[in-house]
Amino acid sequence: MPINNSTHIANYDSALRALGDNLKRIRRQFSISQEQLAERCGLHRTYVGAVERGERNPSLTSLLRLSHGLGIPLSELVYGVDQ
Amino acid sequence: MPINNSTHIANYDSALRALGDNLKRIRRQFSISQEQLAERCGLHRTYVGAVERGERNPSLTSLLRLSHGLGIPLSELVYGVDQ
DNA sequence: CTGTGACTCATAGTCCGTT
DNA sequence: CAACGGACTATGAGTCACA
Repeated sequence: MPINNSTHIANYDSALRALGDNLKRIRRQFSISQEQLAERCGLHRTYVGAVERGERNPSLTSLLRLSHGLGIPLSELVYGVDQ
Repeated sequence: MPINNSTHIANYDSALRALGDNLKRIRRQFSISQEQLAERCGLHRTYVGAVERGERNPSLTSLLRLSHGLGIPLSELVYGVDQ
């Protein structure tokens, strides 16, 4: 991986887990299935599931697909709050 | 229940260009070089340059590295404004 | 200091399934 | 409906020499 200048480089796994938790929570608020969400986003069912489990590190375009598919801002997906 | 349909599932290239423009503008406001920014983020110089040119589609972790390196929220990088 | 093309390697993302 | 697996292709990560 990258060069690492010791400072604040750390917790990106937890960011991925947070993303997954937020995604799952918000999706459930809309009462839709992973499959329905995937269809709305133009992504695959199994991929959305993996993101919710924090197992994937989505690209910007995938993040935007998800936020558009849910009609929410990116910050709500990533940080859990609408900043 | 929100929205969606293929109408707004399109222009992700423009989102990548917007990201690059925002990144370059913000970096210049800090008066630092691509090289210095890259070092702060733990990324490679040429990679940061390619993102600024809209040639890369960074993952969430790369986006977080950049936003942390600059000390700004993700939304400012992606949308150009602190939402 | 930055842009570019090319490259390797890892993983994003899809698709077929079963539990 | 969701988790998970295996196999696969496309693309991102990360680097370099050089312009």
